[in-house]
Amino acid sequence: MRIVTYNVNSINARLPNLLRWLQETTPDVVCLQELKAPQEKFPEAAIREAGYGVIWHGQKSYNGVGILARNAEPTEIRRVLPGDPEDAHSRYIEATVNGVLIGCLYLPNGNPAPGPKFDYKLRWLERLRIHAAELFARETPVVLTGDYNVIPTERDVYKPERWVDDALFRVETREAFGRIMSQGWVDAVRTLHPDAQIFTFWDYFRNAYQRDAGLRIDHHLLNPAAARLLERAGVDREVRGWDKASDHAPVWIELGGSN
DNA sequence: ATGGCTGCAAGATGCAGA
Repeated sequence: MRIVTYNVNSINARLPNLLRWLQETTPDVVCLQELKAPQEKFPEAAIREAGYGVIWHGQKSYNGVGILARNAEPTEIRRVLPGDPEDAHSRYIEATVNGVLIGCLYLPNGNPAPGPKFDYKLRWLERLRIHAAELFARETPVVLTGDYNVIPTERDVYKPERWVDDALFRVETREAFGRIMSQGWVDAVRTLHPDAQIFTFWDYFRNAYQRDAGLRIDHHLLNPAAARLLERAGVDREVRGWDKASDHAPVWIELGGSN
């Protein structure tokens, strides 16, 4: 079972790329972030014609998340991260697919820091910690995946000293992320590739992709039942080099077992 | 330190992204 997280940076601007990538790699589950489309503007027909069941939570202009399942319908559990009834951003959606619980998240960027946006990011991380604790305890596989907008360590950024004051790499951010990890979650990509330099995002400026000036900010977190099934993990980094590409690349894991 | 690029909602430019 191949599960992928992909920040598409506009589902409609990226639709040709997305369909090509679906056809070439046939993932089983795809978690999308930054749909940048209101609920009614999601290209549902094209996704279904490609062979995928889908649920999504859109929003005008910004944010938006969705879960695709090949030859299956995701069973929705929730479309809001608990803990703040005032939060109107579409940043979380959760479903089960073939017995695996999938949490698809788009964590706030948080820049500029410090400031209200950074405060929102830290509150969101704390809400995620509380919800993650409940998910972690399940005896069935749980994959908490998405665009975390967190650079976990110095090896996950091309030039750490340039990012120390950025909301993605500030000490408060890494510590909040660390509190979630300390529940026992397995960072799938880093666990299988402990020494590799792996990036999942390259910004549009300064030929960042050509220079490989990237960040690793899209992550798959696995609970013990999921970690036991983990077989492979990687990044479809060539997709970042396609014409009209998102600034993120798809990040995938493969779980073994009956699926 | 700044700006470089991209998409959205606009119908010019400002916001947001990371």
